[in-house]
Amino acid sequence: MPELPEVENLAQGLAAQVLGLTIEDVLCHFPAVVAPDPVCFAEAVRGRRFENLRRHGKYLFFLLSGDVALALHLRMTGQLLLVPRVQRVDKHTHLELFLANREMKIVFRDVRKFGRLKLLEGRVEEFIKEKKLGPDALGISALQLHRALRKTGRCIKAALLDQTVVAGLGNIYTDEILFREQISPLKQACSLDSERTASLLRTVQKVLRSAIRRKGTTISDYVDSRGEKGSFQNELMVYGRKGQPCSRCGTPIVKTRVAGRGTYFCPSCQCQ
DNA sequence: ACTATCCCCTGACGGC
DNA sequence: TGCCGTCAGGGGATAG
Repeated sequence: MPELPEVENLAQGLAAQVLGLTIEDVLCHFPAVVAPDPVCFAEAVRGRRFENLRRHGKYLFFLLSGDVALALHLRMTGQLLLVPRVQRVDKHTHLELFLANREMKIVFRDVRKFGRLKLLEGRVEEFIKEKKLGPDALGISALQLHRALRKTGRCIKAALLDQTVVAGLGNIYTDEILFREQISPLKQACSLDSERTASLLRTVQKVLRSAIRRKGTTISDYVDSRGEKGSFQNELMVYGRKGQPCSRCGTPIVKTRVAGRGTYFCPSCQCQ
């Protein structure tokens, strides 16, 4: 379940590994994984060099030579790996990008086939605008967040998961942030005043930066481009801890469903 | 316009 | 031992 820290960690690793390298050829095993289609995709990227990487929320953008840009979204189980060119691929590998002048290739694996690598028609900024993505969670200001929260009738968990409000938060980090901030996931988003919102945002950024330092959270599938797992799963205080005592007060952690997602919280510490 | 729900897809897991 | 239902959660599509 890659969220902002996992995508950031992947981006940092890839930047060191692939910038300056050229895509020699493309092999697609599952057509739906690329957009608009494998033929257009291959024609557009063949011979292009990786010039820059950029992340916004859970999206990773590859800026290639010739003003070509790609948008990657890992969704739940997607992985982008740099592996030896001769390595055999398994049934979950949907795309191979062979690199020129190197014995390596980039492969895209995704057990659940939800992830996508899209050739952009325009610039990255236009893509972000089309998707109506909000400011990145590490760049949003307290004022921006407060304005967005004020005008919704939804609960805080639903609002934080909404990528048009703030981009980058997913189910795991949202639960962890609300626990640390002692806010009920069911609290009305519009009921947070500007000071409470500022405090929430400090916790959002603290948790995300901490998770980046820990190289992400690996519960099942997440690995970086070298296949390395993260370790923030060892820092989780509520997610996946149903029935276990709250680290703050000892009350058993409760699991419910909020905004269509499994939601873990302490009913005692997060009662409002 | 805003919000809630369904759906995609596979693997893991629990009950019987 | 195997079959079946449920769950996992990104975001797009669709319904209300």
